[in-house]
Amino acid sequence: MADKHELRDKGLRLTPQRELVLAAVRELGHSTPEEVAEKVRLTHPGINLSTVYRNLETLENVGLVQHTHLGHGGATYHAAEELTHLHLVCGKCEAVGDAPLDVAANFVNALSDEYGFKTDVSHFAIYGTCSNCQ
Amino acid sequence: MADKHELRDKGLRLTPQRELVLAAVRELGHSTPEEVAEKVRLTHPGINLSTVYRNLETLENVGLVQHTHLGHGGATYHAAEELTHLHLVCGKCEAVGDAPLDVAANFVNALSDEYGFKTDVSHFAIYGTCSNCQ
DNA sequence: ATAGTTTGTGCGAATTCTTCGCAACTCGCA
DNA sequence: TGCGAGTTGCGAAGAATTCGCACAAACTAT
Repeated sequence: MADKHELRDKGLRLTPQRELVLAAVRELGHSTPEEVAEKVRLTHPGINLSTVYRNLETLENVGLVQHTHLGHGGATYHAAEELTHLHLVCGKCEAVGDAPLDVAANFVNALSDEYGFKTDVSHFAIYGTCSNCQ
Repeated sequence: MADKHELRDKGLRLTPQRELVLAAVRELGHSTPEEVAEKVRLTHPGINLSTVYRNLETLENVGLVQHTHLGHGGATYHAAEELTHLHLVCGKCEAVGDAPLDVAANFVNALSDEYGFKTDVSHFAIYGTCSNCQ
């Protein structure tokens, strides 16, 4: 398990719970802490929701996981490797679509050049109305 | 008070509380429900937080107010007239900067043309790192 | 392998933010 | 002026997330 280094290098331990949380995030794609907990409980029923929250935070600090705000309030998590697209959230049907990051390349560059602002387009969703709902 | 029509046309009333909430949102720029309540209480101490929440929602339905997700979870509100910029949120210093909507024009058009997705860029913040924090 | 140290886990309670239920109230129209 | 529907206040109910603590378990150095 290569992830072990990321953790151990910072004095953190690779516990079964932590492995399960990471595995769940990788399998689920976007998912809320609640969904991660549910997934993990399929094979390890005793895991506590607090533990999931704590591990998501820990894994995020280590850089194995990241979170995105899709709206409504709560954050959703996904594996860091998968962060190759931006999220298009439809305000009507609530669907979350994907689009490649390079659609935003010009936009990102403009903000960088004109305002010195380094944008992470995938951290927040892009809100609007999808093609099906217009 | 011209706002009266927007409300009355939908069978809604212009109560003192509602006027105060709207006035507060207009004066404050971006603000959380809590901040709106605080502002309103300066002149009308008895107003209830629930009332603020309900009125923000009502005013939003009528189109006088809109909300934006700046991150952390809660929404922030501002007058509809002021929605002429997008929000640049710095992940380090938490500062919220503004940029004119047209910086995003190409991006918005690209999403529209390529994905049929009609974007409202100002609904979600644009996340990144501001020039001061790099 | 084993003991010891330190981090992690489970559990329940505490917080924070937002929504609800309901009785009393009042805005707007006749 | 009076009626009826939309509103308000208040307290309670919810949902989501965080905390405190005692116990358990992972890694390190024997």
